[in-house]
Amino acid sequence: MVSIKDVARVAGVSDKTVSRVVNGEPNVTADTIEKVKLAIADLGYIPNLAARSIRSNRSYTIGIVTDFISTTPYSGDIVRGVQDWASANGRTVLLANTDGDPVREANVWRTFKAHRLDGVLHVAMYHRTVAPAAGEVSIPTVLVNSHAEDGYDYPSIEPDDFGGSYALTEHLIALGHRRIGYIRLNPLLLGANQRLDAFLAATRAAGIPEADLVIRLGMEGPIGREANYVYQQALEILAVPDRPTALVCGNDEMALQAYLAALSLGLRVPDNLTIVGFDDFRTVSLGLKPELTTAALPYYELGRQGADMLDQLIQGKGSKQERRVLACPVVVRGSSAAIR
Amino acid sequence: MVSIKDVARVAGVSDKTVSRVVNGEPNVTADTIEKVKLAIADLGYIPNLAARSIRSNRSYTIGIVTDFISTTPYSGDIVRGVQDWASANGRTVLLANTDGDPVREANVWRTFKAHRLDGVLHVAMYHRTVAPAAGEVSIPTVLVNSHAEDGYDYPSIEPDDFGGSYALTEHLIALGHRRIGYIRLNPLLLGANQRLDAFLAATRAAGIPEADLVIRLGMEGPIGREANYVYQQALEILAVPDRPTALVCGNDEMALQAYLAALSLGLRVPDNLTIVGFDDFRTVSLGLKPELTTAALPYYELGRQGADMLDQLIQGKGSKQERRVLACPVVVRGSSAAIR
DNA sequence: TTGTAGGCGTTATCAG
DNA sequence: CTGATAACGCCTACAA
Repeated sequence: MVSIKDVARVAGVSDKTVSRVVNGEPNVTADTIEKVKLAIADLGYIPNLAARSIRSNRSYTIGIVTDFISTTPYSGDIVRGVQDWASANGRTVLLANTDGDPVREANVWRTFKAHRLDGVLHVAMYHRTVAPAAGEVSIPTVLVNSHAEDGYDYPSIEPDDFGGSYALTEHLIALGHRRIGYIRLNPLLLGANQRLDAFLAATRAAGIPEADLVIRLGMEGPIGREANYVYQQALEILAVPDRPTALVCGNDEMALQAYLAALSLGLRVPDNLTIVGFDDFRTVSLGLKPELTTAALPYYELGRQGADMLDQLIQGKGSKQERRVLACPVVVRGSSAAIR
Repeated sequence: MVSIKDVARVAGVSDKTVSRVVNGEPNVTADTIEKVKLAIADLGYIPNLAARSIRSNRSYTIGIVTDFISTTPYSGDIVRGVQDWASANGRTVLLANTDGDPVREANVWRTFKAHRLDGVLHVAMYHRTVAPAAGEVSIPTVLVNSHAEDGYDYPSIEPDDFGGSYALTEHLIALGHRRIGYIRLNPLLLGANQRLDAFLAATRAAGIPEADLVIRLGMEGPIGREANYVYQQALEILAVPDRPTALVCGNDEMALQAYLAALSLGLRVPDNLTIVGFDDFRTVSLGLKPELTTAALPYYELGRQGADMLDQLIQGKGSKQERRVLACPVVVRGSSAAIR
């Protein structure tokens, strides 16, 4: 590999001068810069970041730890957000996955320290509280899609499930719906409860009696291996004479099953039934016909802004108490319509 | 940060001896090892990989370059496969994304070289041929989910779209279907053509006249921004009296739309219509009711075995000519049934 | 404006 | 079996 010394020799200057040019330091003649740049181009010199890292104690690399990458289909969006930030700010991204296994998680932190990473984004693939391996973490860390359990002190960034669900429910109410069905996500998910709470709060605020609501559990059991009752529940909710005119699903994947159930009962969306989801998971929300009204999880922004928060933290500017919450805007598409 | 010297001092040995212990080199007394390990644990010493990398010219880190991460929902599986390999083999994974932009791609290679990566997995998020930036690539590279264009010399690993589609078609034929509809993927995708070719080959081999087949284009236009006609096409194919008894979809997402079209016409799957997809994209294939018969893309294995091939290459064992192809096994679920 | 000396944390080499 | 010394590529500090 060509090193700074090779460049120095070819350019006829000292290695320190090359270093100056490479790092854009002042006090070098335009002439010298020219010579050096020529030599660099000639030799195809690329600075060795490892060497730089030893001296400066900074790696210009940040890590992403995920628990269940790819199990959640949108996970990629968070990662992409981080990458776009990194690529725009001259950082590199190291990726590690724990599969939710504490042993692997410990190893990941070891590796990250061995690489002397500047900071770490701890990304939860479903919205929840976390307690990163206590003593382990001596690297600046930001929690993404989660917030710290009580007693832990990490800045975090997460989606506003409550706000999104509230707005979505208001949308339905504005369309005239009062008899509304609701299929819940796995209660183990933080978002599941926030979404249901918001739904209840919004209907209550609109004066809709609880008796007009049909609330069912769509899935339960350990995350990733849960039992799924959504299709059956949707059939049951819809197969009665005074069925709801709108059906709210815990997320878009549930909405898919609701569509199938509704169609198989001969119902048309949105003419006979309004269906809404949550997440704006494109494969589903745009794949369904009519396309799905839903609240959009800001995954990309979670990643991008999370990286930015981390950078602040690394520079000693950020606050460990910051808890940023991003809106989940309602995206109105064809699956919701005014009641007849 | 605690360094090898601190450990040496505490253990009362030289730093080289510590190095020996850390790297499991021979010729150290059990006694000395004991002492050193104690000191390491005491101080919480973690070797600095950057320093190691300077000396040994190896980073023990591999890179993944992707073109469109997260645009394809299964992308995560490839990455997970690589990570599992890496974590089992003491390597770290650096991730970069080009968004299909040649400028960003060039930057990524620069960064990878700056990090002195041992090797790179060049992952295409849809199956195709690629020509990695010619002169740029001086790092051992394996192409994943793609193979090199003529004239380029990279080992590659990709799915057997043809074989999967052939087997899937045979499955339908074995169930007695002869009038079969087919909705094509975007012809720009390598897999699209291989899948169609296999479908045609299998039907021909079974003696099914072309007149019994209804082949339609489901989408076209630039990848990522294509026009999607699938729903409409499915409606048209199915709305005629002598409609096909089975419908083959280019992938699972298309199958989703086919389901919706079929159900809205009052058809039942699989009683009145058999539908099959391709990919085994779980969100869809397991989300549909009945669940979808499909051919499974071996994404996880693509990543895992790709990483292994790369390791061979790094060690100078692998061949640049290797083109590994992985089977796409047919997964039979409820959406396909014998003709009545 | 430029160069020299030295050191970062590690490993290779070779002597003890 | 163990240790001293040099070297990897770069940057800090200081001198010229």
